[in-house]
Amino acid sequence: MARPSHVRDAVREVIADSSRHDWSIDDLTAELAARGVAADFSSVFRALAFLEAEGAVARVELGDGKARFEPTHGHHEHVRCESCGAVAAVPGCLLEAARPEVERQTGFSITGHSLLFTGLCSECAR
Amino acid sequence: MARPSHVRDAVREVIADSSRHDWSIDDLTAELAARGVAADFSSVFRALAFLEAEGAVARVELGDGKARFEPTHGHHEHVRCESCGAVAAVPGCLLEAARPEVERQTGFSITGHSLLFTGLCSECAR
DNA sequence: GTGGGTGCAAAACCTTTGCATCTGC
DNA sequence: GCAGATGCAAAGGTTTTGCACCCAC
Repeated sequence: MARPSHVRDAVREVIADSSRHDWSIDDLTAELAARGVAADFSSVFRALAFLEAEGAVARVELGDGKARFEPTHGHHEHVRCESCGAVAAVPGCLLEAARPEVERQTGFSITGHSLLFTGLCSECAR
Repeated sequence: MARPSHVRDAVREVIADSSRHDWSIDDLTAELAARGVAADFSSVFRALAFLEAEGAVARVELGDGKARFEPTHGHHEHVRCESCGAVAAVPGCLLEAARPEVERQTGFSITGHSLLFTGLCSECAR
């Protein structure tokens, strides 16, 4: 039964504590190592799957072909620079308000969304 | 120079003609075959890259780990059923209106966006 | 002793790229 | 002959899975 899972605990803590919204599995593995927690890529992967099912973290699509995760409680939208790949947060959530209308139009029961803006960051725009 | 490219032409036609917004490379290859156009996966891939650069088609993220494409002129948002994977369209674009505010908040120059709702389709919700 | 948690390594999946070939021009 | 278009196959990069081992209960 409930046996200690240091990898899972560490992953949960790292994600929850940070304001980062673009943790890749590699990033997490590296961060754990930096904190002195040796964890295998696959263990982090499984921890993430567990936490996602648990609802503590959410998978976000950043369009770079890698799975990325953010804490559920810190949900917000993202902007990604087409040129350098920098990701910034868009405060607030524009979409909750749109949900009822979308449900009416599609007949789906909406449980979430993933929004990604693309553009050029101020550096690259120059 | 401008030499005929039946694969490219066929891909362009298939995507432009259809109202589908979730063409994967495999889907396209199969559809071409059904139309009597033998095309290799990589040829379709290259055709898509060309058309994307040309601006005729756009890559959309549907969160299933596969590259999917839609005609540029038919842009709209999507809803994907978490249970069966069905994808439906959300008419209209809720986000153009939000662009100025997002640009102000982030300093990015916004050029596009990708929005995906997740939920349960009416079938799966039962 | 049992069952879950881990590490290691192999398997799967897609997307990309290289290369040789073929075909209009 | 040249440049662009293709097919085939191999390379890459990530995510998943299988297995054996180990430890808390």
